[in-house]
Amino acid sequence: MATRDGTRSAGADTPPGAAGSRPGRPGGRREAQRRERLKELEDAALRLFLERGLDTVTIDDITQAAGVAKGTFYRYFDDKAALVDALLEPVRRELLAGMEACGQALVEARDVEAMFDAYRAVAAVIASALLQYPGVVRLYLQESRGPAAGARTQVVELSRLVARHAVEITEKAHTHGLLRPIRPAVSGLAVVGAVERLLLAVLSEEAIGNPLELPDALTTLVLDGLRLPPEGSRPRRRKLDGGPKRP
Amino acid sequence: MATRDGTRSAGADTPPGAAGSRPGRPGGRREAQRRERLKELEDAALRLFLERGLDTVTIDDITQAAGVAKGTFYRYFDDKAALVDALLEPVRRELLAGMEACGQALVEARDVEAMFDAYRAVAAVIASALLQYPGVVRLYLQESRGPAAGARTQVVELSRLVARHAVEITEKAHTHGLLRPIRPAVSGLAVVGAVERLLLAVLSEEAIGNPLELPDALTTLVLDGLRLPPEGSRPRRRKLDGGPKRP
DNA sequence: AAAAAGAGTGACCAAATAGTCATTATTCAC
DNA sequence: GTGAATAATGACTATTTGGTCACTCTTTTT
Repeated sequence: MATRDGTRSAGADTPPGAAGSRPGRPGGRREAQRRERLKELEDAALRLFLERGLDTVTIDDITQAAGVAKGTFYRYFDDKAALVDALLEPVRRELLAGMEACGQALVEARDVEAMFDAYRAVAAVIASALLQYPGVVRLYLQESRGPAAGARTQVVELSRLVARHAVEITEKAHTHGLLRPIRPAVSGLAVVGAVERLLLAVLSEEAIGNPLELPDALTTLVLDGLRLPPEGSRPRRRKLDGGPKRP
Repeated sequence: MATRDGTRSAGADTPPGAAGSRPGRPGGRREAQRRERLKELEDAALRLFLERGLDTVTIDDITQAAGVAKGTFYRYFDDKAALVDALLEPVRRELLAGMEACGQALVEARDVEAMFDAYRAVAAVIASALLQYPGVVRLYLQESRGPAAGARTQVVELSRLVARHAVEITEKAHTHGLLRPIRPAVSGLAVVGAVERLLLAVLSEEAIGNPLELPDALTTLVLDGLRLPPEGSRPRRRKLDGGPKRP
């Protein structure tokens, strides 16, 4: 791996028309290249994290995979934990915003349909995060249950936030008397567990059928359970409209 | 990684005659001390694994915590993966046996009550494993979602077995037409996810109320869902008896 | 064009790590 | 008790790792 003649093997692609171009305005070249390096580092790291786990991936692995020198890493991140935190950031923001919105909607909900809508809104947020940052979501799913130490701290922290919000949301639904008398700490966590397990299956490409059917199936499961109701005991639940297709 | 003798996961797997010599006398001093060392090593390792994660715990850490020299470790295990495998062994055996029994019971089930009983039997198996090996179960929960590499391989493998059995069990329940038309791969995994998340909460001492109420709550959740049924639309489900069982 | 500022590099270091093995201690069979 | 068999030890080697820094290269400013 040592290139002693100074030429870089996998060098960062030289931008076209590099030499002698005019010094741009602030926010020009420097900024662009910086973002590019950052993305290279993050992408390489994420890929390695998913392949081999947070703890076993070294800084050397990351920089080598990203095609930069080791010192460069420390120009962008304090350490591995900081990189993980940066990776997590957009997903965390989106997720928390979505869950808070859901809590708010639930506070105002007065009937089952409104409750339904709130859950569906959260599902949409999750789906959005999934589509935008599938790798990060998978990283969260893979690492969130380990001990909160080192690089994993932030992932576990996010997991705790998710759990707390889920319980709060369930509590709010409870205050409307819409749910069975089960402790929100129990039912909320159960739902989180079910959702996370299914997400992991989708992202790990376990055979699970059409992912687009998941929200519908999950909603049925959560709200109405697994058992087939006795014939005609209750009107058939209306078909859920198209699912997460909303742009 | 050189294994001089061909023994695979040495140590726990083969208490008698590990190194191809004559079996130690059962009940002899050697045997007793061997078991004691083994337990010291496993206990220390498990504690460290739970505190800091599989990957970050070193052999030095383990031997130091167990109060033995480093070389001793390699007399009992080929490497860290073998130790994890040994830790997992009893839980894996109990779990698989329980799930297979449940599958069998479900094949023969002809009504909801029998199905109920099958689920309850699995719950009993899980509870038993929980009481006997809480640390190992927690290790499983913490590590089972990471990449299947190195010391984590066996944990992930067990997780896959659990998932497969859960789906199979759900498929069998389906053949009786007892369940809503949701793909077993979906509903089975959802139940596994819910159960595992609740177990983690209990073992991590998250505030979740009385653990003894869990099976009841979980069964209600799984079978009947979260939504409160409209008044009088269906007879109130009988209280689940957690302890006393009908002969 | 030249200087200043910023970014990238990789050799280097000290600490840690998996696994080995000659030596010492303990237990067993007699 | 005695010698053989087995177990335990921990110093040792090989390699790896996180992090630094003097230096070079690139971009921006003057």
